[in-house]
Amino acid sequence: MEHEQQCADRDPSAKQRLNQSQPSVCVTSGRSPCFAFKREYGIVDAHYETIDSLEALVWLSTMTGSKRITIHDIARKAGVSPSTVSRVLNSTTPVAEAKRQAVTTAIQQLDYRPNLIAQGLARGTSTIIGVLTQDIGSPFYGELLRGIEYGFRGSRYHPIFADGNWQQAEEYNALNILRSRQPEALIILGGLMPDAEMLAAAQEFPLIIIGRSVPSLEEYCVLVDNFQGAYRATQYLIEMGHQRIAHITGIRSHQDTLDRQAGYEQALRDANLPINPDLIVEGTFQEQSGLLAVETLLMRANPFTALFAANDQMAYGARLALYRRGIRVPEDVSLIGFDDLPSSAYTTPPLTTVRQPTFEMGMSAAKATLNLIDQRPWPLPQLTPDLVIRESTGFARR
Amino acid sequence: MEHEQQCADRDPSAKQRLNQSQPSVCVTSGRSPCFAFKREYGIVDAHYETIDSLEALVWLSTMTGSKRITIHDIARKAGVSPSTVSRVLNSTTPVAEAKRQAVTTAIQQLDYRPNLIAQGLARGTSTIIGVLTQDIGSPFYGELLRGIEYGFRGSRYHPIFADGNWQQAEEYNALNILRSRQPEALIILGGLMPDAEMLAAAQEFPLIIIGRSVPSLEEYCVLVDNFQGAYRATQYLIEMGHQRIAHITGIRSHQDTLDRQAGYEQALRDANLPINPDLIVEGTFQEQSGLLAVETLLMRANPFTALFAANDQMAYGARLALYRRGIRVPEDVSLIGFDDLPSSAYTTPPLTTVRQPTFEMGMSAAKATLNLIDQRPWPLPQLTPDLVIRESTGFARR
DNA sequence: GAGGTTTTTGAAATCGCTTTCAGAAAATTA
DNA sequence: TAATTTTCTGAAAGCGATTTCAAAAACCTC
Repeated sequence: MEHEQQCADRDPSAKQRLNQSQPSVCVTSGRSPCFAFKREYGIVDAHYETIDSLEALVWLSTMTGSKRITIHDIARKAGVSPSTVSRVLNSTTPVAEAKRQAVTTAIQQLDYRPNLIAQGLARGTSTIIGVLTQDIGSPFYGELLRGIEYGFRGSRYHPIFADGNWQQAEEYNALNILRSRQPEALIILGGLMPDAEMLAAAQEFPLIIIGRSVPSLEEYCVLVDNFQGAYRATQYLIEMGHQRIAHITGIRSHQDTLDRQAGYEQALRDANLPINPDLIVEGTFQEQSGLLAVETLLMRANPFTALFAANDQMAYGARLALYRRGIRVPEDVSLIGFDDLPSSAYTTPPLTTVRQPTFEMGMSAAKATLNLIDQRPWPLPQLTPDLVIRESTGFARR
Repeated sequence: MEHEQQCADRDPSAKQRLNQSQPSVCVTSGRSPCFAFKREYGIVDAHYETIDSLEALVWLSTMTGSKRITIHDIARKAGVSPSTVSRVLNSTTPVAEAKRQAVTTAIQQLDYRPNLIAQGLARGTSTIIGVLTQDIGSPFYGELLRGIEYGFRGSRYHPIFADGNWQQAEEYNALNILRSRQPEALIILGGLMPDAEMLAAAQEFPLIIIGRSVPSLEEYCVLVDNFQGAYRATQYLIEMGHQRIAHITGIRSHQDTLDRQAGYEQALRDANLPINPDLIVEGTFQEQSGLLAVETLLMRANPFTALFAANDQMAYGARLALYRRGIRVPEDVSLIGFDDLPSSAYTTPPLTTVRQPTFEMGMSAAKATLNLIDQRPWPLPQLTPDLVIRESTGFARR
């Protein structure tokens, strides 16, 4: 009734007509009848007086498609039982050719599409994969999601996303949202959740983790060796003759940050170069922090000829700060990032960076998830970070 | 049985044990029992001989959480009927305080979470909103998705995405995928689908359209005035003294492209400047095409002092092409984009561009959808494109 | 054509929750 | 205290599929 009320509110004259004799038109079964009603009313109205309530109702629903057709409708139309329809739908059991035909045509004529929700309940499978993200919208995650999306193409599974926003509370919340949708598996992208929680989640669902290594869950983790990537980047700078190499780290609480910094330091150590705390600044993985970091670095007046940012976004910010100060890249300072975002090939100059095969990571996570669900082995590819040498790096000024 | 088979395959000895006496352990109710089984088997095995089949089953499920607890479990534990549990859950009908308490504690103790699928079936509401995207992963869409995500926060609705990949066939497919999940409303982002299809979809679902204007569905469209944005951008360049302004268009088949080009041309016309086809090049909205476009432009040897790219990504590419040729921005050529992607503030130089309030668009689309579902008015904000003047534009060389 | 198999088929139970309906309990009134 | 109301509560009927089970049909064999 509330529906009726609200609906009528939008059109007082409709309300009157409604109250006259057909109070139920607006409350027909199915979804948002009012919405459809509102749009369709004019048409219905034309025939209003000539048809009786039930007919109007049926007709209205036909018109608006608001009455979902079910397996029973098909069964009736094809003159078989619902079970049989189900059988031709899923080809679980052979069905006599004649009936199968009848069913098939009925399905086409009525444009029937099984209700996945009902299916889910009956089969106990939701065909939903929960994906816990931290920042849909960031270019890095965007690629990952693309990969995941792609990996599920053609399967009957569908990913649904919930975002943790890099905040633990929201992350738990997101996880619960996903949980309540009865996903058949979970993909978790990084995040701040303690390892214990991850283990708990792994008890509950088949679980694949991207971009993070959880002890005793290693075989379910898709990641790139951050240490190695950072090591290579730094090593490359050293090979180019750089000795004073600054580093903008990510957020302290992320494992990535720690690993990348460790790689950076190890490369320095292996080259017998000092690790100078003055050349290390903490960032937040965002552009702005890269800019600020360079300001800080410059203020410290501790000269450097190369700069390794823990991700591309910060490298962008750093690049801008350098530009503002008239410091040329790569002539005065070599700049190197991490991730290889799609747009890094188009910065000026194009950014040398450590490539993470982001799309592939997402895709193979999806594939692995499918395997996991089906109890098959779930080989995860050996992904290595590649150094992509472009034009933001050069030989050190002698 | 198939499950049992597969499961056993992974561990032949388990298979034997299984066949001995507890053939049903692996086929318990609930989700992916085998998966849990696989991990837990060792433990179960230890107690294997000492407990009887049923106990083992129950215990196993407790351990692995594979047996979902239902409203009945709660009812039993609290000594009430399922109906009552449902009532306290949804507070649809008052329930005696004592019982309500009992139920609440039972819920907590068993960590019960209602099954949204069952709920959906019973209530006939999926609490799912289908979102048809064209390119999750692109920075522009990323922001939009963020906004949508945000707009649904706190509501009981959850967006699910399906991607059309800028291809009509895939778009239809994506729409069908969404359809089968029984969404309660649809949000469509742009796309190639003919208007007629959109109208059909609107019959079927409450529908909000982002970034595209569909005749007779205008009141459901969230968009920014592309014409006006482009006009302003061009006008600004003219005000800065530019007379020879090149334009990189988007894909011909997109309405955005047409509108932006129209705005560009109108501004020229209004300033009594000629529209020179030689200064107009078609792009694809991607970086690479911006780069190519500049090459083309330069080849045509028709000088220009300013360049308006139909989106930021192409502006990035253009910027790089210019850089390669040693053409300075903004000293030699002023560059202006469209969209104001998050990273456009960090290019070198920071890009002057026409800002689309992308996040807000997504958010208000989500809010509008919510209103639509609840039969309330769905005010859509009046969004105007703003010119964001940064450092890629300057006065024309005289 | 009887007897035995193998296929097909429909009825009915089920999935987990909501919701109607009618009876039970409690509260109110007389 | 009996008669009425009002408030709570449980049984049962869905929601739209799937799946088990047993009966019906069709097919073989001898």
